[in-house]
Amino acid sequence: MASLERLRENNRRAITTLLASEGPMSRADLARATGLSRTTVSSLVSELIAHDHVVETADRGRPHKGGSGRPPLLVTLSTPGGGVAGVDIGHRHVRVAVADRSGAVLAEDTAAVDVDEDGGAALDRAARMVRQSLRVAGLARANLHAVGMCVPAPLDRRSASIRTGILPGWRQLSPAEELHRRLDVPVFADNDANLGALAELTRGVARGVADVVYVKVASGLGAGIVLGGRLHRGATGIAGELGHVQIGEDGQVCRCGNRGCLETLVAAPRLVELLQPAYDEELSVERILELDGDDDAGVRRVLSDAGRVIGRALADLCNSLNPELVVVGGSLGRSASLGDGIRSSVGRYAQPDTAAALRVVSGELGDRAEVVGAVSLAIARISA
Amino acid sequence: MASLERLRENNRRAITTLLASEGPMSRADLARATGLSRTTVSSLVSELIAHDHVVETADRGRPHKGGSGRPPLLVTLSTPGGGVAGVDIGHRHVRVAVADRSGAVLAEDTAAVDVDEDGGAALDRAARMVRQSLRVAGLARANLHAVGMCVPAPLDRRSASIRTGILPGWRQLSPAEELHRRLDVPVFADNDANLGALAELTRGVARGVADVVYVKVASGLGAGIVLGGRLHRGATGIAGELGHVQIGEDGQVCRCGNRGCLETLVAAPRLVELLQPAYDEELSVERILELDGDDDAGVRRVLSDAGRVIGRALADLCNSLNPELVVVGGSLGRSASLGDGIRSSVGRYAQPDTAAALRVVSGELGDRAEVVGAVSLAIARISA
DNA sequence: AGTTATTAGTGCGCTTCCCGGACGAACCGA
DNA sequence: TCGGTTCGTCCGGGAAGCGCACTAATAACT
Repeated sequence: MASLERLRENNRRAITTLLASEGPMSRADLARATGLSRTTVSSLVSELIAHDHVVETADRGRPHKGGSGRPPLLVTLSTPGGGVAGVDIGHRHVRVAVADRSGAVLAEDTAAVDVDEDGGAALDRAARMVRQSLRVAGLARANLHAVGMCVPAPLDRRSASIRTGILPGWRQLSPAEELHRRLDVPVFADNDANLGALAELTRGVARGVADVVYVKVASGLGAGIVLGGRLHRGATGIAGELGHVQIGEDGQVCRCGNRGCLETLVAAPRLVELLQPAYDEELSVERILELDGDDDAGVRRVLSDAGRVIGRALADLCNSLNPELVVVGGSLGRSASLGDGIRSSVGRYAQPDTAAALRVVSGELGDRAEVVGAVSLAIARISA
Repeated sequence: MASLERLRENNRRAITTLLASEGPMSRADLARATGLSRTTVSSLVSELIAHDHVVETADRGRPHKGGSGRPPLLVTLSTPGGGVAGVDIGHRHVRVAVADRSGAVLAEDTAAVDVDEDGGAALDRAARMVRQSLRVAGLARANLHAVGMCVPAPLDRRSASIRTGILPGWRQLSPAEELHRRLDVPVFADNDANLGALAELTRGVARGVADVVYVKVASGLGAGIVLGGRLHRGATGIAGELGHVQIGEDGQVCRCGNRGCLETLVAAPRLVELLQPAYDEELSVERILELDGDDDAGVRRVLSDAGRVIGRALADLCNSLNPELVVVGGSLGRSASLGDGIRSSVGRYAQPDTAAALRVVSGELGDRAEVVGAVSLAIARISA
C-alpha cells in the first residue's frame, strides 16, 4: 500500500542483507554497494542503530582506496540482539551450530546418534545440544530467534512432513513442528541436499554463482538445485531427487520402493560393501577416503566408477539446466577419484557446449555443509 | 542510482505491464490492482499519455461495482503507436505474426521454405513476410517496435549465434543480427522450445503456473523450462537440451555428434521412417496424426512407444525439478497416444510423489506456439 | 612540523514522489 | 429532482532521497 514506506523498507533490508552476507562494512561501502547516496545510507543506518538492529564496531577499517583518507567506522548486525541455530539431523549423527545473525558460528557440537531408530529421541537430543551450545556461545535462550533444520529426506512443502518411506521411524512426523515444540522458537526445515547447496552458495565455493547443482554423496544421494541464485524447491518442495533416477530396470530394490535407483549403486554403504571383501581391516568412509588419498588402486577404481555413474545422471540434468557449476559435497565429496569420475562422465555424456560451460568442484564445507546451510536458512527466514 | 526516479519508473512499468496482460482498464481499476492510490495512478497515466505510451479509448466501461456510479474512462496501450512481430524459423517453414503490444495478433502468414538449405534466403523471405504482414495489419514500418525470433537450434547467450553443428547451413550466422540488418528494428532471438514454453506460459495452458516443463516433439526434441514463472535459460543460454540425453551407448549417430541421443529415436522423421514400410500411401506427420485419431493400431503403438521413451527421460528431469505441469507441444504434441505414453512412463519412472504432483497435458497453441512465443518475447523486451 | 590530498560521516535545503481529503463529473434508481 | 455511487482531478502535506557543503581523521609529501 504505502509505496514510499515500502521503498525505505526495501532499502533498509538491502543494507541488512548486505551486512549479513558481507560482514562488517562502512557506511561508504554500503553506499557504493547499494547505489544509494552516502547521505541516505547514513540516515538508514542511524535508524537501524536506533532500533538496535545494527551496531557500530569498535575497530575501524581501512579507507576505500588504499592509503590515505579518514578511516571508516564499521557497522555490523547487532549480534547481542540474538542469534540463530542450525540443526543437522543425519542418519547416524546430530550436529548443531549456534551463530550470530551474520552467520559467524559461535559454538558447534556433534554427536553420534542412531537417528533412524528413534526420531523422537534424536530430536530430544538435538534440543539439548542446542541449549548447551547456547550456553557455550553465551546466548540467552530468549535471544535465539530461529532454528534452521536439516533432515535427510525430502519434505513436502505444504505439510512440512516427511514423505513416505525413505526415512524409517519418522513416518507421520513433522520434524519442524516437533523441534519447535521442544525449543519454542520458529523452526524452518529443509532437506540435506538443499541446505548443503545453500551453504556452498552463501559461504562456500558457489558464492556469487547463479546456476549451481550441488550433489550430496553420502549415505544417500541427493541434489540441491540453485537457479538464478535461488534454491529451486519445485511445485511441492521435493525437487532434487537425483538419487532416485533409475539406472537399470532390474537393479537392487531401493528404500524408495523402486528398483535400480542410482542411490543403490553409489551411496556410501554400497561402496563400503563393495570394497570390504578385499581388505583385512574394517573399512569406513573415513578410511576409504584415506586410502583414496594414498592412491590405493581398488579404492580409486571403485570411487571413480561411482563418480562415472553419478556423472552419467548429472550429465542429463546439466543438458537440461546448463548450470555454471557442479559442487560435489557429502562425506564422499572431497574424494579426488570420485570428482574425476564425475568430470569424465559429464564430459562424455553432456553436450559439448554444456560441458564446456561447466566446472565440477568439491564442496569446501565438508561435513559442516548441512549445519551451515541450516544456519543460513534460519538467517534468511528471520530477515525476510 | 536515483532511487526515487526508479520507484516511479517501476510504478509506470507496473501499469504498462498490467495493461499489456489485462487489456483496457480504468484508472480506478489500475489503482486497485497496483495498490497505488487513485491520485498516483492518475498522475502516472497522464505522464504515459503525454509520452504516447497509452491512450484513452473512446468507449467507456462499467463502474466497478455493478450499476450506479460514473462510468470510467478506459486507457490502453497505444496500439496505433506501434506493434511487434514474431518470426518463427523452422527447418522447413517460416511463419510470421504481427501483433499489437497487448499481444493480439493482427496478421499472420506462413510459407514453406527449405530453411536448412539456405539460411540467408530464408531470412530474406522472413523479412519480406514481416513487411507484407505489416501492410495487412495496417501498421507503418516505423511503428514496428521489435521483433521476436524463433530459431530451431540452441543459441549461445553471449554471442547470440547458433552453436556448432545442429543446424546445417547456418554456421557462424547470428540470426538476430542478420534479421536486424534486414528490418532495422531490434530483434530478439531464442530457440523454439523456449519460445513454445513462453507461449504456453503467457497465452496457453500454462498461464499462471510457476514450474512448467514444455517439451517440443517435432523434427527435433527440445525442452523449455519455466521455473518460478520465468524461463530458465542457463549459464550460457543453452538449457533445455532434452533431445540429446543419451539413451543407449551404441545408438544412431546424432547430428549433435554424439550417439544414441533421445532425439534420434523419437523425432518426427524417425517415426515416419518407422511406420512407412507398413503403409501404401506416403505418410506425413499430418497423416500420422489423423491415423492416430482413427485408432490405427500401428500408429498408436509407435507413438505411444515414442511417448514412453520421452517419458523415461522426462521422469528423470521431473525427479530433479518437481514441476507442476508438463506441456507437450510441437507438431506431434497433440497426439493422444504420445501423451498417454509419456504419462505412463512418467508414472512408472518418476518418484511417486513427483508423479502425483504432476499433470501432463497437450499444448493448446499447436503450430502457432513458436510464433506466439516470439511475439511474447518481443513484447517482454520492449516493456522491460 | 606543516601542508596537501583523500576518504568518511553528517546537517541543510531542495526536488521528487506518493497519499488522503475534498471536489466536481457522470451515471443509476427512486 | 434528488440522494447514492463511482470516477477522475486538484491541493496540501508528509516522506524519501540527493547534492552540496562542512567537519573529521588519516596518509603522504615537503
